[in-house]
Amino acid sequence: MRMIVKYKIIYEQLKQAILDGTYPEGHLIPGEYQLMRQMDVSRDTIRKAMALLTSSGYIQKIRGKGSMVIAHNNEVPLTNLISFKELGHQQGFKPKTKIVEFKDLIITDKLAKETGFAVDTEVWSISRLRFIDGVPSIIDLDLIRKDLAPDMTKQAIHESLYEYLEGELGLTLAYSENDLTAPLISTKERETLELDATENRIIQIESRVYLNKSEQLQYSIAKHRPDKFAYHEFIRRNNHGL
Amino acid sequence: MRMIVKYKIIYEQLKQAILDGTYPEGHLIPGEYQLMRQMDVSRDTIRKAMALLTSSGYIQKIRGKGSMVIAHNNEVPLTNLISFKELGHQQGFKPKTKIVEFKDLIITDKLAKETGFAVDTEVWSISRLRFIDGVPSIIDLDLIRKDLAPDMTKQAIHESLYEYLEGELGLTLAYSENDLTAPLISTKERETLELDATENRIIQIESRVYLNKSEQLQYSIAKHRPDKFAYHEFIRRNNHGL
DNA sequence: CAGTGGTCTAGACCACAAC
DNA sequence: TTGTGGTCTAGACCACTGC
Repeated sequence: MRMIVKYKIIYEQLKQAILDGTYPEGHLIPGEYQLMRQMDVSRDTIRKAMALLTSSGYIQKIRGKGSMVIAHNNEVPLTNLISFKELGHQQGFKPKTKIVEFKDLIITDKLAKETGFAVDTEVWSISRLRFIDGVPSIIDLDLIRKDLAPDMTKQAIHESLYEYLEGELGLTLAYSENDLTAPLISTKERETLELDATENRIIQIESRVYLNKSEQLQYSIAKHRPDKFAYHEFIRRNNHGL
Repeated sequence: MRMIVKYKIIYEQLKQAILDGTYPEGHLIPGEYQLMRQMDVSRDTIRKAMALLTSSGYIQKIRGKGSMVIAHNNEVPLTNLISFKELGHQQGFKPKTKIVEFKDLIITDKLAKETGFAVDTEVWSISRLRFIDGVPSIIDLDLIRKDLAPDMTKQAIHESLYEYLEGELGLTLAYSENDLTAPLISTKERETLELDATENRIIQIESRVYLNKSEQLQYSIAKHRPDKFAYHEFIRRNNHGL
């Protein structure tokens, strides 16, 4: 049902061509008019596809010249919805995940304030421990609206939560708000992450994810072992290619 | 010369109306057809303005209903190009800045690898120390292409580097790549940031900023006192309102 | 049903880069 | 001058929401 949209198809095609190396980094992709004739669509449709390539960090438009392919990092989605990159490990980086707890609960007054959910909302509660290089590196807690994702199974969670929500359930994630801080570590966290006494802080990422209708779908909090923490982000600072 | 563009003007108007409270959070702004007649422009122009509002995190479009105003955080730009927010201090948060060193230098082989600049590039080198609540909290080093920003003065730096580059020089920032890590602290850094012996790490943000023509303008590295570190980000996860 | 945003089209003119 | 991307227009049809 989704992806029957022309500009998204063209976007995927061009994206593939860039990843394949058909259009190498630093080179120009075909111009808008050329693609328009080639694909037999209107220029606006081509421009929409290009806007996606631009905001995804594949190309950079240059007026008068063309659209240049820029460096792209093979990002590894970790912590579900935050795009991560293990700096020391270029390829084949596959973290192991252990599900510590999987239950449902109802949001209390206290939790409501912390998570952003309304009181009495029913949510799934998923605690996970993630390993990098065999070392326990991330403590994850996810709360997810039960009515929006009723068929959550352990299986689905073991894979990518992100893919499950967008792929299987057909939910469209609209935006998220993330807060990064470095609070003091607790005794329990120190034990779980096998940290010695010289470490006194963890890197904490709190995240709230919203759907298209402006409803909150998820709250999550991830606590990272500082020596395994690496976060990469690509930020556009202009019109995203309008 | 800039801002003579219709959709940007409309964007600014609507943005102001949202900030003013004319369109409160959770409410719908006028529809596309209504704005189109009101402003006497084409629908496409309205949609472009709305796309900006969407990617800036002011509204969320909902098909069949309208465009809803969503919660917006008054972000404080710190570290020039990274958008910050002091979580504990809602309003009037104004950090003090001390310029430690200001000189020009030429990129060596070693620096080239680290910063992304080509060898022999001439850059400004600016070392700063930033204070939050009177506490030295961030050590900043910025390297900026000298040929692109030749008239850099101490004055300009004391204010906002960001505003200087975009406003005065008319440069258009295209995108940036940021890497966050938590490396071990050095003795010198511990002294500068007045950290006691229980702290063993700093939060480090490396950033490379590129212009429209895909040229690198800036490299910067910021080292944060962990107890003063707070980073907030808004991330769109869909089409940005195409 | 009427109203909203989402997609697509065809055409025009402008601003900029390269030759 | 030619080709590129940037802006703007007017109109069409579709998909969804709410009454």
